[in-house]
Amino acid sequence: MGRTLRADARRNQEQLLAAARDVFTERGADAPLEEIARRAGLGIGTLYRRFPNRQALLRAVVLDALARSAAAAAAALEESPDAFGALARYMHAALDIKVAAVIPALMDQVDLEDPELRAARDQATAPMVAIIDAAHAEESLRPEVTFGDVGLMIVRLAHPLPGSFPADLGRRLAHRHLDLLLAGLRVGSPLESDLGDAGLTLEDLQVLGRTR
Amino acid sequence: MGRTLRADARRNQEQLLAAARDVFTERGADAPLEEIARRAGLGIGTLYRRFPNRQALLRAVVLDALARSAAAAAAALEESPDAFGALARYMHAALDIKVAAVIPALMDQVDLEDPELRAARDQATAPMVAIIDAAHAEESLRPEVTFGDVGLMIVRLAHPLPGSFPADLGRRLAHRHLDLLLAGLRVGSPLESDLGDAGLTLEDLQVLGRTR
DNA sequence: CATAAACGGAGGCTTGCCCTCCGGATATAA
DNA sequence: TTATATCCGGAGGGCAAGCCTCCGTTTATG
Repeated sequence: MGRTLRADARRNQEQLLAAARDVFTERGADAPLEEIARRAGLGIGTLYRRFPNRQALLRAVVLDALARSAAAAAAALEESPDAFGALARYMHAALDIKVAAVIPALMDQVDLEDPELRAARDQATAPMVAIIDAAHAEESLRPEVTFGDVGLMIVRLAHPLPGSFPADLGRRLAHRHLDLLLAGLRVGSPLESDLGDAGLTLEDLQVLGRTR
Repeated sequence: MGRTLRADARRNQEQLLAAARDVFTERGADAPLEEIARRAGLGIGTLYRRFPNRQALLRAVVLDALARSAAAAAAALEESPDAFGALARYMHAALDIKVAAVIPALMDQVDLEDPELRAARDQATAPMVAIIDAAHAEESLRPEVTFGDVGLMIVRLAHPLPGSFPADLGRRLAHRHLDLLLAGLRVGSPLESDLGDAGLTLEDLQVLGRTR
């Protein structure tokens, strides 16, 4: 059939996806596939059977990451009493999901004509935009702060630090730094100087920053 | 002799150093040396004559970066009326110098027994510590914020964003995000939740984070 | 227990990078 | 201007890493 995967096969596929997410996050989109297999505890042959080439694996990781991000944003929006709280909650979630670290590195290795991918992207960005708009409306989020700022800051924070910190320490540091950053995003926190004009919209981000 | 380098040779050496700083920043300590030579507009042979191996080049880049950082920190401390201003000024300078992006990736590829290197490191960290201490004393810098926080945040901000942004835009974004972050570092800016215990001291940083 | 499904990893192949070496170019002093 | 020490460039042999296929072995499942 192809419809029903054998139980072990399905389990392995998920392990591959998780390992790929980690490894791509750490080493970029051209990380060795053999390391992904190794980290998933599987042979390289298994990886290639499930994902016939790098492109396919990349695509699967991106789709998965976008879906998780969309869910996290929607949940944050729904379960937070105030919009700024939703923003904070979403950004923290995005760090743990490792969404942001994967997306950008992979975005330009992936076929943007692919309708499924476009749809996933749109479904992920919509609730983010909603959160940011709401926070602006609420006048809790500094008005100069754009979608691009939020997105790129997540990218920065999600990127692993160089050197070898214990894994959990790295994670805690990212959340800590995010908390400090969030304090600066609030209306009223004291800015040293004005922010200039580098704030990028969602559209800017989709147009700029593509490698090809 | 050995003392006097021919004029063109000296010029080329500096171009190599600058190119190395850029390339190591972008691609890490194992970046291809041939790209460094190419970007310096020189042949690979020239690079190898000046720096007999990767280690030597790395060492030169790190020494240079540490010296620049030390100078920037000292200048910031001296020329700013208040300590928080000095902190802000130093951090912005560190971004442009690309110090922070190079140091950590290189630190663990480099021989820490080398006394010249230890000295350079100490001379670079001392004025940073002075700035941070002064800002704490002034009660303008949030007391929980440590040396490790400042250092690692510079690392985060100095790291190039994925995708291809125009070079200058990337730079402006980093400074923009630093400004927002600085607002969050000020005493009094509204924190979402407490920061936990992941603040690293200078000593922590020197012990942890080394790969070998 | 039979067999379809899935696994693992050896190995041939390609690619990219390292680093040396030496013929040619260039600066500098006389 | 010329002689010569100094410096440059990049071709190329060698090596290591990663890609991906292929097939003998193992495992789930009815």
